[in-house]
Amino acid sequence: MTSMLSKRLGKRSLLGARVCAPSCLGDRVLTAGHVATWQSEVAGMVYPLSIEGSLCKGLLEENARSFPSLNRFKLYPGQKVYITHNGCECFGLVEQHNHVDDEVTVFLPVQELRARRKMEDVRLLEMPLISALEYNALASPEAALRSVSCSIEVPKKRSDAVEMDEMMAAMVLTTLSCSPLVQSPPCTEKIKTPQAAFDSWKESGDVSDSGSSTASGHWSGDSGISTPSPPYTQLSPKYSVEAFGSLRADEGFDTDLDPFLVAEPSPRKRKNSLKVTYKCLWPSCGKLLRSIVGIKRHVKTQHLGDGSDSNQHKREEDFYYTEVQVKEESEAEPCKSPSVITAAPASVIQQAPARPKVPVVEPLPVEPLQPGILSHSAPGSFWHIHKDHAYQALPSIQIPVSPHIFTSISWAAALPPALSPIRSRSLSLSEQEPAAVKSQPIVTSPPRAHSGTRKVRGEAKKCRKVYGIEHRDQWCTACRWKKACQRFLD
DNA sequence: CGTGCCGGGTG
DNA sequence: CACCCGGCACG
Repeated sequence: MTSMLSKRLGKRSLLGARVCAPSCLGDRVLTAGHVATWQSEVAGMVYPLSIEGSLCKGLLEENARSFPSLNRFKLYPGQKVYITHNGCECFGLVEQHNHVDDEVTVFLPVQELRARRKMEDVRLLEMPLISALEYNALASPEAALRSVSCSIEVPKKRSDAVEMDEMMAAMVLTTLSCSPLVQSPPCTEKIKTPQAAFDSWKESGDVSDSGSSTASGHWSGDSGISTPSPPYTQLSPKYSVEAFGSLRADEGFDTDLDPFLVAEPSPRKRKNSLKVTYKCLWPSCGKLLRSIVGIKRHVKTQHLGDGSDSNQHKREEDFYYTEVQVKEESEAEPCKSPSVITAAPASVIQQAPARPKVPVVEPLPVEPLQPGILSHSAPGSFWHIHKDHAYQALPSIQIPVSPHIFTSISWAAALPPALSPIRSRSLSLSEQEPAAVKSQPIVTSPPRAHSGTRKVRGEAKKCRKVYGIEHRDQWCTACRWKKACQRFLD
């Protein structure tokens, strides 16, 4: 029983899961906490929530599960939130929450700009800051649990002086490297002086605490966001008014705790004064333009053929450019690639599975500017984590970006098609993709003709090989279901 | 024979 | 849908 329980724990249990919840201390006061224990009840599972060391109200399982999502919540104007902008965790104030399309207009004071985000891309807490220590801890779910709990309890004991120091430290850390879970490009925002940073932090610190004097709990809670957490999907209406969460958790720890996954994103490099440019990804083109409009026009006219094309073309240009950030001084020579960061989709797919525990830090792939609809697949938006099921998520990659997302870089498209596992795979599997037909003349005998419909066995290691049957719970979902492995694509 | 995964089943 | 598994093909 116990062993069974612990087995299941990794996958489903909320134990230790970090949540953001209405505090018992007052209305609309959000506090970071974690699920301390659960107990069965006739009505279902109840998750008493341990927040700031004290116990908060219990939650019905379904509510608890969906707790952290902001879906279906109404954000009120002025509410402080975090979004990922240019790959950076940015603090912002809600200007408007449009419930119809479930989008939130957020004003980013630091960047002095306004951004629209899908509700699901808005967080009430900052993304976790994963230190090396925690990183190691993440290798084992249990350890992760511990670290999570610890990080939550710290705040209530510390003195103001300590608090200050930790905040500073956190700020420094934050400035040096953002959460590895957020694959992100250098931030456009300038690195501030510590004091300034602290100030702005302080300001944002109030965000989820609504100015409560017990606010100190907020930031330490940030550090342990990755927990072996259950799937968080949607909020049940019951708590929708008060219970917010920012956790982007996912379908079981096999993904978000997966050493591979943690290793993939590498710490963000910050550089001062970066300029955003848009680069044409058309083979052997690489034209750089300053504006989205420009690059779109370029792609459309130069590569896609101008004609007032079908809807498909209308969106297709999105796939052929990417945002790059060019260091200001080298801007004259944008081709100097060291400072050019492009979306590197491949990293999302497990490309280097051979060394699970080695936190190799590689040049950072960047998330698309506006995660938008692609957010499910965008590295920075917890693609795996949000929806572990690459197996299921796969098709969505080809879904055209919705019209109102103006910057959408398909990271799958950022690679040459042949190099993109997702693309090539889906091409070979899917019925017909017009673009493919266009670019690849139909040959009399299809490549796959040699044997039936069955997919050729891949060379790559699979979850079973890597983790072994005893760690089946760490396999990718597809493997668990005896489907084609999506973690170690061929 | 082990493994990958398709196709089909269950709740 | 999410999840499981029989059974087949491949190496």
